[in-house]
Amino acid sequence: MLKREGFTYNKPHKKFPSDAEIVFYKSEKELLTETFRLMWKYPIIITFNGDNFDLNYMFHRANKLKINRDLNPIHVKRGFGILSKAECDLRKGIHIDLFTFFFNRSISGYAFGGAYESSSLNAISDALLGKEKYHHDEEIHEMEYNILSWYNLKDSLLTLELTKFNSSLVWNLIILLCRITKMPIHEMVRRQISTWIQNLFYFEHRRRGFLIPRRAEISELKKGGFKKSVIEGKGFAGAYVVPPVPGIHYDVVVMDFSSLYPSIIKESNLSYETVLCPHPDCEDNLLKGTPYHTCTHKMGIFAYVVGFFRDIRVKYFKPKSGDKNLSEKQRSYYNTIQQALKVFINGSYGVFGSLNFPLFCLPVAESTTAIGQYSIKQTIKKSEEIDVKVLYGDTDSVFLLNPTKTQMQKLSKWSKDELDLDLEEEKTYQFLALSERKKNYVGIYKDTKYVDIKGLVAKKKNTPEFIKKTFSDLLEILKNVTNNDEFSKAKSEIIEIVKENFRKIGKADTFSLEDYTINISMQKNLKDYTKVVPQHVRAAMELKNATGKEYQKGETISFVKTKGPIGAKAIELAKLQDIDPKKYKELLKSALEQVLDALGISFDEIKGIKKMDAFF
DNA sequence: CTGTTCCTGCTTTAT
DNA sequence: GTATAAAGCAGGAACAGA
Repeated sequence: MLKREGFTYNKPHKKFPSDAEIVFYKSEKELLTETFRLMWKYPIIITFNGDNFDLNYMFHRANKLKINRDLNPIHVKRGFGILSKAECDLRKGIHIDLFTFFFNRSISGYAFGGAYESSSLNAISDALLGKEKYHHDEEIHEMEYNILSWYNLKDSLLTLELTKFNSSLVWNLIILLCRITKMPIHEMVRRQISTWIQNLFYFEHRRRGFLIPRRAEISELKKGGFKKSVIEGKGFAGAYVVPPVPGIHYDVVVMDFSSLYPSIIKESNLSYETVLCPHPDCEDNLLKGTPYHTCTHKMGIFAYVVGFFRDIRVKYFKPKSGDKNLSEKQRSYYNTIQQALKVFINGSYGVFGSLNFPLFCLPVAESTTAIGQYSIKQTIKKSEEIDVKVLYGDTDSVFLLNPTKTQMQKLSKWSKDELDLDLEEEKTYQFLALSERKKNYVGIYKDTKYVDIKGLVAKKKNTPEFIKKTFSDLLEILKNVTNNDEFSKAKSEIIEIVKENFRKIGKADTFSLEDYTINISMQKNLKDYTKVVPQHVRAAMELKNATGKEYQKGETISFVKTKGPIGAKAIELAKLQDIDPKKYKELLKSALEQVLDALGISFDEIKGIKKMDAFF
């Protein structure tokens, strides 16, 4: 039994480490002073809380509690106040906010392959460590102190472990990215990929003794704009999507160009200074699919850096990462380097195509995608010449109907010779259902039987769970289909499932409130919806009026569709009887139509359609 | 007045 | 504050026919 300053403390939480000790301080001031003492002592402080919240808060409280300024290890650079996102760092030592690092889209997407869905400590720990935060049912302010201290300690342990796991992968990655970008840790972890690449390129200019051009100097000299984007308001035309051949297909091989855009940038010598260069003798060196030419005298700085990164990754670091002669630790380190390089290789096109990038050059961005379009279109042409049917393709891929090994080799060789691009076999579908819709299909891998769903409504996170369930039931049946006979058999089972689920909507003891829940994120704050107010925003507004809880930009609101003028109700307020069955039947119908379309089943074909119509 | 078509805004995905 | 292409829903304006 521990006793301190009026708190009775029965026993440490059962998971509390035996060598750890809980210390109670007399006051917040005493606690903060002790925390500051420790912060001065350690060279690196790692936290997990966005917007420097921890440092901001401590700085703010220290002022309030009149702690001697000399004792405060925190330096606030810009802004003041805990809600103002003031920028903080340490007067001595380095502060790393892991949240900002993991939240970075390039880190989550390229370095961790989208392993975690949200950037919360719980989601990331779960995905990368297989561990979760301490689960609690009670509110934090209601927790007993022994539980609360374990909760806090567990958070700290997870944060530390996130930097140490897998031979310190994250820590190594941070140091590598700093070395590549020539940025200090504090800056690097807080900036996005555009700043990383900008800094890297400025360094390369200085190293060569080049003047760094101003944005206007590039844009005035090289105007571009030869082809408009198909979407209004976009800066330039993007990729080509092959119109799909609707229907059921068996044994479909997908071949794709490995890192298409970086390869194009390197092979076509694309850079702001080489595209539309002033040399008269370069004017004949036209870029395929564009009205532009590129330089034959010098290698462009974009092409050089992107090409160099791509080459050392593919030819040196990737093979090293799998070299059995090296120790586990060495391989893992090479793998980290390889992943760090991937961040820059994959991010380069997006940055070069961004109007905000200081070295933005429209003809470079256009050429990258136009050469991509040219490449995929030529590949389709070539495939047809050697009698391989192309069923679909998107940006850098072609879906080939049952090609022979020889045909595939022929196509690969042709691509290398004619386009300077590596076209490789990626995967084979034993079964592929295409509809008329682009970016929408269901395929089943030949080897692993993995069901690959792309684009379908049933996969989207804003689709209610009961529709997803109906869908997965349907897919279970499709899994074993390898030919048309089996398909006809599957068809009647599918029709049964569809009918069954329609009957269940709105009936008692079938689906729960959670099954009907729709999750939609708010891309703006409530007050910024001025043109139209979508249903999820109306639900959020109603919730704010009723309970005071306000959803912020970027947060996801959960609601159900209801009868009445608002048409939606936040899950916090909703009851099962509030739902509008009619709307949900329409949702299920349109979601299923997408896949039934591809399977060649029309909705009328489903027996009892007359009966179902009665529900509408 | 009523039902349909078209357009715009918004969200989410594919690459 | 890395890109464009494309889908689909919701809601309202425009339109057609009574």
